[in-house]
Amino acid sequence: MTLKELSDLLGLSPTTVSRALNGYPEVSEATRKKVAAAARAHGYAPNTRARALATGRAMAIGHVIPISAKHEMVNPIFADFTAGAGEVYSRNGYDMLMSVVSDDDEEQAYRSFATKRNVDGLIIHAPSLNDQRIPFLNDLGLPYVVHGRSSNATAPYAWVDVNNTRAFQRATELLLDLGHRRIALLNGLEHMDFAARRRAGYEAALAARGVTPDPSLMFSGEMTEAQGHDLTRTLLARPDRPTAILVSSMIMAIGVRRGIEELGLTLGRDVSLITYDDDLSYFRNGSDIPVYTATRSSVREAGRRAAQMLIDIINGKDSPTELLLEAELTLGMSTGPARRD
Amino acid sequence: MTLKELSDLLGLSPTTVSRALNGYPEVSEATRKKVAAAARAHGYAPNTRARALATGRAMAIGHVIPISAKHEMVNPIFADFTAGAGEVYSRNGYDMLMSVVSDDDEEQAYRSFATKRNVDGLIIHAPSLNDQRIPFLNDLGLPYVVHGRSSNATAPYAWVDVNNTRAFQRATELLLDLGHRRIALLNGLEHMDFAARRRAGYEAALAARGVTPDPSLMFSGEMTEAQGHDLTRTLLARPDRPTAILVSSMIMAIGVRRGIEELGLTLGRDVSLITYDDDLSYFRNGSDIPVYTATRSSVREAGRRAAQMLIDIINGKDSPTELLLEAELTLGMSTGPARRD
DNA sequence: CGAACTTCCCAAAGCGCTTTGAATGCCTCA
DNA sequence: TGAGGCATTCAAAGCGCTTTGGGAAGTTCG
Repeated sequence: MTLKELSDLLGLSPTTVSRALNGYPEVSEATRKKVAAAARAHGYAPNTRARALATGRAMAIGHVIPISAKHEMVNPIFADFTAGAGEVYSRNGYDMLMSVVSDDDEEQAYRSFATKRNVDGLIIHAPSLNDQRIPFLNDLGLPYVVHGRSSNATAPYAWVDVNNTRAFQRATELLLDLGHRRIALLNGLEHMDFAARRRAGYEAALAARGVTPDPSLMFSGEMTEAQGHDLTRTLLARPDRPTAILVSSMIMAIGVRRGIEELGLTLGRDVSLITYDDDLSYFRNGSDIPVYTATRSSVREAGRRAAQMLIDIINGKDSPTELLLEAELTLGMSTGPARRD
Repeated sequence: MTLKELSDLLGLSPTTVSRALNGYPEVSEATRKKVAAAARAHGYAPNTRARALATGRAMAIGHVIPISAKHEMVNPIFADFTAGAGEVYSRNGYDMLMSVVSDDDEEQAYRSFATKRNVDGLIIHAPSLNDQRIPFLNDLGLPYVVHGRSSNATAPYAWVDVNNTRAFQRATELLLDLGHRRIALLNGLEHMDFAARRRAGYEAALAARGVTPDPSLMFSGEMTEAQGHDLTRTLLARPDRPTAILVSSMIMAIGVRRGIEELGLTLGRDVSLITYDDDLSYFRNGSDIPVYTATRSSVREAGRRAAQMLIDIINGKDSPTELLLEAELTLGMSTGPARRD
């Protein structure tokens, strides 16, 4: 069913039918009602491609999903972020266009979005400290919102981020309050902006209490369960082993727990653990009492906010283009006072 | 840069330029070279929307991501499936259009894909035993491939699935071989086709050995970590507690492990566990020796195969439209002989 | 040498929609 | 009564591409 067919059926011109459906005022109420009824009856919906061509707007947002070429790893938080963003998109009539790309050809993917003109805007994931995509996209002239920040960026850009520094600072402070002094940090890859900020928060908290950060207690890498496990085993085998561990992801924390328990130790008593928790829908941190003490911020909510911000930008609204969300620190069963050895 | 601009630049007609770029034979090699060079130099790429309108093909595949309305849960395997499918799409010039939808309005989402004509085909996730989407889509006339099967479907349809029955049958047999008789099953929601098949495999294996399936040992629900933990605690509190547990997802298995260890028991010694493992990129089952004994099948590979099948269907190739993948049973550290109590 | 092909290129139509500019009919008011 | 205004509607152009149907050269061959 095309517009032409529908208008023939109604004995009206395509112009009038189009206007009736799109809510233009130059159409009588009676006609509008008739048109709307006929459209519903025949299940008419405008062909997106034709409309996009005519209006110059694709009504779609692009997401580029980079896959770590080395580890073939998909970012696990991506599904929940997507779900949040997707809610907002469908509420606003936008589609979501996804492009899966090995992280080497990421720039190519953006360029292709721009030249093929099949999206009205982009969401950028996982920015690094000095992310080249930002100047690149500023040149490209396609609106975008970054999920996260890029500390060394010089030009302004729109972003939604969590206060990673503060989250890790508070978590470290809590551990210090509990008497811990040897606190390990299992962080994400440090060229990632969020990881750098988390370490900064951790170091700031230590420094504020006069504890010198010990580089041999800090690690950064892919945030997998296996990695968490292996590092924990290594750490706990040391004579001067840490009494507490700060972890950058729930999935890694699960590996840490496994490592601890393999040694017959008890989480929260022998070793304390605080993890960052993205509040993933398939990995909720316990029901009543959280399993893990955690700094939590919903990545799904971040998805919603980023999507809304991008749509606002596309529509020329001048709402704020920077949004810093605070993570909450929830007390669970994985922390306790430092034990005297 | 439009085709018109490029052709003016070259002193050629849009027709010729279009043909040169699309590999039609009615164009001299010399011209083709010139055109290709100019296109590259000016970063020209055809406007997707215009091309789609002209050719009647959207060059995009739709995925509908249903979100469990009750639990606000995103299927965790979805990200990896997507990654696999996405690889194949980009290799073939297709985009992936994603629609996030609460599971009540899912049908509406398909209908809208069909009438708006912005995709050439669909991938259907998580079919139930008697999935209404199949007859619905057969009427709609949009090609689709189901990830999974729907046992009660009457009409034929294209699918890629894992042999869930056989996987769980083999896993159960292994546990029986190890001397286990009281084997619990923590399954997914049983209106889901995969869950029903897994239970069938489990029951068949028991029956073959003369063990009567005990309904009080079978559970079905959302496959979360918390659920795995809670059910395990309940199970192990029973006087006639099971000596082995069969679990439908890695994430649930992690909760099971937590439950076991909280009770001071040891996984693989006091209680055996076999889990289904979708080989998620962010949750690899150990590095050398797998942590869990598992029936494993890569959901990412399933994504690749489903995508390829769909593209073949769209292009009218008559390649097979049913694909049953076998899961491998890998021995890990979570199984051992049943202990005499 | 001229007919019959080839080879290479182009003009124009058309995909299904939106939007501009104009036309029609009716009403109001001096 | 006729100019001007308003409410409705429509014809046609245009979005950027592909594709059909020629057409003008250049080749081949009897």
